[in-house]
Amino acid sequence: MSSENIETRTRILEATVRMLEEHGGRGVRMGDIAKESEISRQAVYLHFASRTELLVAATRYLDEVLDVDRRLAPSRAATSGVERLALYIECWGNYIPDIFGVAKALLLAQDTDEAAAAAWQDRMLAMREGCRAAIEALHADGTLTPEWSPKKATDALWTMLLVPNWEHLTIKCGWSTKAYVRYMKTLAQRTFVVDSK
Amino acid sequence: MSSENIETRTRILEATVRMLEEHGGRGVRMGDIAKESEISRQAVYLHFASRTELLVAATRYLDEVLDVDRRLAPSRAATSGVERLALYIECWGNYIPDIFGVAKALLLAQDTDEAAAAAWQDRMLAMREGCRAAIEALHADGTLTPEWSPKKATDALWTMLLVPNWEHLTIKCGWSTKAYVRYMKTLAQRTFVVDSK
DNA sequence: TGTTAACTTGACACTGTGTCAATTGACACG
DNA sequence: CGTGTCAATTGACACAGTGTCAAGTTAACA
Repeated sequence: MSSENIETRTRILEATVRMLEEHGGRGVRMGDIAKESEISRQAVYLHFASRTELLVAATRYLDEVLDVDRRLAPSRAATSGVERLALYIECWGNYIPDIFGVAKALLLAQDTDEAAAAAWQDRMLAMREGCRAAIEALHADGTLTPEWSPKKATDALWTMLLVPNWEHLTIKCGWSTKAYVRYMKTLAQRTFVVDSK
Repeated sequence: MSSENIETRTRILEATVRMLEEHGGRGVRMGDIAKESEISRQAVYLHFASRTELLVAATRYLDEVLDVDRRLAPSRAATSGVERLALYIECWGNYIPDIFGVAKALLLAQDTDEAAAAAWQDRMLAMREGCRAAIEALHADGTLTPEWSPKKATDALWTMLLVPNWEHLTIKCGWSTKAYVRYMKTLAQRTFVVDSK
């Protein structure tokens, strides 16, 4: 194990991410994370003031490791609205499985913790921005279905792509990530794009 | 107040529904419900073994009061798949606001309580059945888009119509219930129905 | 040798759920 | 009139998990 020399803070973050992924974001307590990090429960509080703060830090840590910006590049480079939409859904759909554990934990923490709700809201607004850009690109191309205003279309796409829907389709309905991406693309195209017979 | 003579059990259920609606299903404790029912906290446990059991009973009570079957009748009487789909979305979309408080509380209880998860799952399976019937009707008419198998289409429609999505669109995005119904119909028709130019 | 920072240990406060036991008051039955 | 029973009350308590606090340990560094 190379974990001996890593800074404690990082070791906690890694343990957190690992355990949350393992348990689908449920039932992971501060004590469990401490044990996994091989320190005392109180030592965790020396680095993170609260469970929520730790979860938020874990999210940021994961974003860094997974290099979100690189993943989003193809979508941003798209030359048409239709392409941009498809690539955005592809990127996001392949990203969710990687962050699901931490996302779920943060999602659950929302119920009791104001700060967790704010942190998640923040992330989701960033995601909405991607949806808005895709819809805006369609709109600019003149390929956005006339029934939808850009604002309403953005809201609808945003909602469709929310993490709990991914969870429902993959975990409850048994879809593969590949199927999720494929069918979400179909749905979005048929719904928002003109002429996609 | 006519509440003096009503049976305690019913008084508890009414208080529960009232408080949950008022508070959007969050932060309502057994003690609060007891106070609202004008009895002691322990007396609530004389009628319901646990918070979850009370929530489930409140759901059933509400279903009875709201007469779900009557509401669903128009959809069941539809003569085409397209009509059935539209009427189902209409019925469901107008139903959610009435049950939201209780639904949300049950949804939140899922995280910690196995039984709550099962109860909610049950309700959602009933809802899925409505989705399946609508999609099946399209399929029978030959108007289901060829990209979708009936099973996949059912899963997708089911997911779209989940309560948290309604919450997101109305509460977070500020849509009215009318807009929700209208745009969900649009989305479903464009996605699942052939020839809906 | 002394200081400092990181960490440990153990105790405890807090919240909300659920349990338990003793008690009260009302009503009905013989 | 007494007795049983039923619904409800009161108050104490167990339990989990988070977060706090204080005192003590360890190791590096100067």
